[in-house]
Amino acid sequence: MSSFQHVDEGRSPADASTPAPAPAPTELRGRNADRTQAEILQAATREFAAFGLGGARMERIATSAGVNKRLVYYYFESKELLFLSVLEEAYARIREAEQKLHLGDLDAATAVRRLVEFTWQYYLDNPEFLTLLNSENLHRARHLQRSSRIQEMNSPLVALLRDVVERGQREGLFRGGVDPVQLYISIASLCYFYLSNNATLSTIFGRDLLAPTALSERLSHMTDVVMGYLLRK
Amino acid sequence: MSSFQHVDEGRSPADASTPAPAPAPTELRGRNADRTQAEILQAATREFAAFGLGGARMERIATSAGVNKRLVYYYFESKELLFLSVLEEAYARIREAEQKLHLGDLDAATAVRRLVEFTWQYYLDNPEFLTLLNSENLHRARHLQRSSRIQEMNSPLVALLRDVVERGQREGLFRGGVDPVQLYISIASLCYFYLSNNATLSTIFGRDLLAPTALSERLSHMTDVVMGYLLRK
Amino acid sequence: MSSFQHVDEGRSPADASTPAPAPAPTELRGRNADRTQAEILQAATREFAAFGLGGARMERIATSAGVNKRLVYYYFESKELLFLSVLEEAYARIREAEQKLHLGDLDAATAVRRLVEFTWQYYLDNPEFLTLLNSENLHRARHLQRSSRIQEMNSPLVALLRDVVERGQREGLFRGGVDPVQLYISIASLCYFYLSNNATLSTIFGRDLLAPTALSERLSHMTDVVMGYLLRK
Amino acid sequence: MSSFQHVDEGRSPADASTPAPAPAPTELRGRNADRTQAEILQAATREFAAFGLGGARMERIATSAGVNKRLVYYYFESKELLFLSVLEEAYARIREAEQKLHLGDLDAATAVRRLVEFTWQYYLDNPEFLTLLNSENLHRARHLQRSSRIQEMNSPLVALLRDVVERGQREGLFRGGVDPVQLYISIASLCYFYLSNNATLSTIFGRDLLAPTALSERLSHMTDVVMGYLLRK
DNA sequence: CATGAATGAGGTTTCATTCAT
DNA sequence: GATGAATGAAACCTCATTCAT
Repeated sequence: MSSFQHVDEGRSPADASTPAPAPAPTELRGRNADRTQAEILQAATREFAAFGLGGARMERIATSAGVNKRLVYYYFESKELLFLSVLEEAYARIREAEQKLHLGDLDAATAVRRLVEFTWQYYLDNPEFLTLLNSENLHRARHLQRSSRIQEMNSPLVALLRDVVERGQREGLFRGGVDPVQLYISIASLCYFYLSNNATLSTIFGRDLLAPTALSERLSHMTDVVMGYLLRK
Repeated sequence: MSSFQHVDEGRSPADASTPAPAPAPTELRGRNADRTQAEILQAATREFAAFGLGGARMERIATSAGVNKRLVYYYFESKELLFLSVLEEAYARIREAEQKLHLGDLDAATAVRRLVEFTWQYYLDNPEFLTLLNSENLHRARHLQRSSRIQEMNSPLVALLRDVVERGQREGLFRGGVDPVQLYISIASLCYFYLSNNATLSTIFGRDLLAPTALSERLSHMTDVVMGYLLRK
Repeated sequence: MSSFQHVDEGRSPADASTPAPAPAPTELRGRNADRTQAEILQAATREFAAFGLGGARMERIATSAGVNKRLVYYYFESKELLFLSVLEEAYARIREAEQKLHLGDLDAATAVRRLVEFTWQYYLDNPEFLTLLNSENLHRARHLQRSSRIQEMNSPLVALLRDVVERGQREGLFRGGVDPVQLYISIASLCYFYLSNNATLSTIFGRDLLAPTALSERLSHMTDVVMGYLLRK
Repeated sequence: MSSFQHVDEGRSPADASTPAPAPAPTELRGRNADRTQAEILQAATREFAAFGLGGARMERIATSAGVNKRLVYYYFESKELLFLSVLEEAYARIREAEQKLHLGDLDAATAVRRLVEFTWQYYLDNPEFLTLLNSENLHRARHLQRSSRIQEMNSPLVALLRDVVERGQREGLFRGGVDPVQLYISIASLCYFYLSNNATLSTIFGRDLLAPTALSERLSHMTDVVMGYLLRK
């Protein structure tokens, strides 16, 4: 799941050729509800990330999870609800990882640099997150809007960032008038767009943007951009 | 047939719907081929933007263009080639609009500010551009890679931006070590992500990011970010 | 297991929902088998009546009976055998109710009038009976034909009616040549069709056939028809 | 289609064994819209009559009509709309046949007798009509209620019958207070129920109600019932 | 007695595309 | 240049039923 590989959104007779990832066998699963659900979710994440909501195939998800197709419906009711579960899981994971940064324990400037690095590395390591979000945005967040957990999952992040910004400002380090939400969106923007749109960008600029040196140059550039904005002149 | 004969060549985008003066009919029953193709392309752009490549329906495209489904195939051969034509058109339009900015005639700082404003406004006015790119990226730029026109369409932009950056540096205004491609990608990032991911962002932050004041705040924030990075301290 | 052990045996229909006195538990964990079976049958009757045999869902029956789906199979083996049990129950109930009319104790004309009224009211009060019969007829009585109890359940009715008719004839009141089976079928016809086909009839005639006045007019009309036929001129 | 044969309403894995009627080949149909639609309708009528709405299989309908399954959707959009078309056709046919009786040209008593005979014979010859109606009633006339044609198709019948009744009354032949709609429903009842419920009736009474003598006895009985009611004593 | 987990078969519907005119 | 008729493949989803406890 670590490579930027996707195919289709919607049905197209010709695209069934991608070999499905081998079913995770681990230990001959059976009659273990939690385990089975987790495996379905994993498989679904891979599938939705690779093909989008419309392009994903319930059949492939089931096979890849090593279960009967019917069982996917037994636990998740429909493709759309499965997709929502996948989205919620994906958000839960990144927010959880962010929590572990303990940004509140770092000084303001370091905290922001750390967040930029983390965001960049997280997107690099979990490219499925970007694709899932793109799919959900194509559908105007229709699924997330039905989620009760999603807002509460994200509010701690904003609170944390607000704290960091205020500390930086009290120390006379950061400029005034910084909206933490805008700041977060900008950090995400710089990382997200580069990776999510890497395929078209590499093509139109004729330059491999995923080459190792390109990646480290990007991180350094983004840090410069963010800190250049935040730090007082 | 893989590349589309632009019906609006030399005419302003706004009058695409004005009935073109009838060309001398080649045959007695001759309808208007160019006109029909343009209408199909318009309809296809709307459809692909709204539903993605896989989600788009040839049927709807035909209906929306007011032609028979068979005719779409007659002119564009397949859904995928139609999609490529749509993409090429979309790139052609934005690059053409950028050319008209005449950034080369402005002083460096103004040129960059102008580019940020333009990019922001263009994305706002042409949201289909974002969705089309997202779709193409889901497909790993599979279609654009087959296009012969796409790189040459984008190189003038990079050249132009390189010129602007160098002028700013020579004047001692801009910092050193600025890669024009990185800069362009960052500007695009800031505008693109906010709008393309607006649906999920608005949902998780519980805040309407498309409200008029939100939009103008975003533009001002982005300009601060870009100029904060570029301008020497 | 193909025939159902009647839980209400010897008890009045109205107290079927009253908790039966707990029978001596055969095992420590023993629940109440009869009670559970009765609840399944009730739920199944509702379900089959509402959706027909094919449209009925074992899942819904189980849920509605408050038991596990597997238990339905434990007691009734299959959907078809469950349906047969439901049918047998339904016939048993109406024939039992007819017995209670004691038509043999009434004079012939009154007995017939009473039977018309009863049939009408019974169909009105137990619409599920009509739907169940329709379903079974769609299946050409495939299930009932396997029932051993069904004919014996219905023969007393014919005998009774034959007796009534003969009494009426001996008294010089009724016309000659009356086949009691034909008579019974006609009485049932007049009541059944009006109610069973009420939905289409109301629609094609644009008239609410279930309105209270419509109902009482129908009863009076049917009585006129039946007595008009029977009574000597 | 002239025998009372039906199987299922709803899905049941085991019932696909009935051999589908051979596709009507006539003259190697192809590219004839009207003809194709008519053949689909015919096949659908057979299928819905034999298996009910839920039990009918689109696959079988297509095969039986000698067309591709997709084409059925091309012309009729969905199973439910196809079912509605079938119903409308069925009503159109019986009402048309009734028109041809020219009851207005007969004297009142003869007209009623003729109507009883006709109804009886029509139901005998077109048993699918009864099954279709039963299915539609199971669905509470959900489909017919969306039909714009259905009421107007049926009103001439009522008008005609009203005329007949009034003529009979003016001649002093018929009793007073006869509602033509009630009368029509009663005539239909007597014929319909006997045939529609023949399977269960034959089973519970242990008597073949479709035997030729049984049929003619029934007609004679029904005529007696209807005329016994109408004619003044 | 009672249950949650799991399944194979098959149903309706959708879609890109081609045929015949 | 333009079109309505027709199709094969496959997708989502449903259902009665069985397995294992």
